[in-house]
Amino acid sequence: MLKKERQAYILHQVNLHNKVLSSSLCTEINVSEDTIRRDLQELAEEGKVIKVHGGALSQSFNHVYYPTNGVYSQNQKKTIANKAVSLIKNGMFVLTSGGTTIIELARSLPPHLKATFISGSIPAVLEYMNHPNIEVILIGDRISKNSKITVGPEAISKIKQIKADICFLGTNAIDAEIGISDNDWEVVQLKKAMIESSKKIVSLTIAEKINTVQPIQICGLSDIDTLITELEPTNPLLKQYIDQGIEVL
Amino acid sequence: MLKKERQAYILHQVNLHNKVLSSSLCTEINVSEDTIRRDLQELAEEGKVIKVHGGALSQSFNHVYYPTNGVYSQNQKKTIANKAVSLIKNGMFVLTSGGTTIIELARSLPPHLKATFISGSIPAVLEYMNHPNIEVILIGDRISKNSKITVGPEAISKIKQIKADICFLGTNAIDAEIGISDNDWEVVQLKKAMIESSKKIVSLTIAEKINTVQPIQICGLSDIDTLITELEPTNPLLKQYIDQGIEVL
DNA sequence: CAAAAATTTGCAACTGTTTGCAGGAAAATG
DNA sequence: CATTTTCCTGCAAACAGTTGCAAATTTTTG
Repeated sequence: MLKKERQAYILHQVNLHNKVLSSSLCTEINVSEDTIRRDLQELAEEGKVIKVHGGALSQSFNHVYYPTNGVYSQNQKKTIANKAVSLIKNGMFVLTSGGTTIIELARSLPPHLKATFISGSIPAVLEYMNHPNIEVILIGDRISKNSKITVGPEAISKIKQIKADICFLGTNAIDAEIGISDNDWEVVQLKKAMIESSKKIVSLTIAEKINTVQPIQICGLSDIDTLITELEPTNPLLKQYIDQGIEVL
Repeated sequence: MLKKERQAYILHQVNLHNKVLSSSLCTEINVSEDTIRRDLQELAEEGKVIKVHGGALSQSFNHVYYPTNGVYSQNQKKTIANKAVSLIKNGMFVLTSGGTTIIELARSLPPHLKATFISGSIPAVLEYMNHPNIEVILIGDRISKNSKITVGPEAISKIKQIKADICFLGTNAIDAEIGISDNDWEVVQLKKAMIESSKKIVSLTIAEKINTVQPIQICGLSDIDTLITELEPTNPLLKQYIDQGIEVL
């Protein structure tokens, strides 16, 4: 790999994720950490990245608005949310999971949209409530404080009574072989129920979560209809999903 | 997580909430408290936060008074809330309605209290969630946007499945003859169910609502065990309630 | 085309940073 | 005033960065 090529790749990664670790770059492109460091140093001198101990941050880092839970990928999530919103039509029943991407979706709903949103996510429901034309159904049960959603058998049984038109899942890990997975048992149960209760399943996934796996499987890839990321659908990362018949936006 | 990244997150949290606790940050981002302290110290040296014992405050803290909702009756509600809190013991199941007085109650809960709170009020639940030892059960159903609580048959049927130790009702109208009344049909149905589902009924009422009547009756005076106002129990306004066997605090 | 020069890369020894931990001091709490 | 919580200090381990150097690669030049 040529030096210029490598630096272009690094720069792309930085802009995509807002940060890079020297250590992971060096295994990714199979050069020594010294080389990566020298590259980052050059890019920093050119003002293209901000060098920090352990890696580098994107220029926009300082301006990036932090959502409530410590992820700094707000802009990517806005992109995802806007694509997702385009799938929602007037009169639809929409089921949504929890997660910051879903909150971004809630904030991006056009004011004229008339639809019914069903969710157990407290922050999402707070956003839905601000919209004049949206009817909100809250799924009740015990509140899981760290994910800020209701979880438990009551929630699951309520979800199973529903047949929604579309379901948006904020996804923490997606893989072409394994499908969607997560690390929270209760969340997994809930999402499984949501998938059963919806005609169309849409996974909202930021690019860094693509081709990653978590301990507990939620569903296979074939259960998903649509995958939305902040990337262009032409991005090679997404090719295998398109090949498996997933609609990619 | 990179150091810079961590500090940016901390800074964001400080600006968002006007304060942070070292202890909660360290579980949130999963580093030792020493690291958090060092970060806060650095941010303080850069003048970005104000370091205090136990955490840090935002720069703007000096200008921001305690978040009042611009309600004149805030202090009266605080008084009521404090009296109400004294009735809650460890291990209790507590049912609460909606309303600003209940939110004040939620904010006044002592941090050591271990109890289970059941409510359909979104703002109240948000407050309960901040408490470390409180288990929160959310009653689900359609959200009524103006009262910010869940209303409807599902909510009522869930409440009827419960037998709580104590029930706190934020009351808009109380009268010695009529009892408690309200002007929102759905809220009335809900409160009726709550009264049926609790061993002890406590009405939280600011003094100006005493001896007033609203169109729809919730229950007679005999259904209430305790009446809490911001007044001294010796106040003559309250005499007739004491005479009818209501505990007045 | 081949030799020289310049650049790039990886390695190794060394230096600097970051982090968590153990203890004792200080502050807050009841 | 005793207990709990938070803070500070020094220290060691893990990690990241620097420097000099030599091998490999590319570019330049005779």
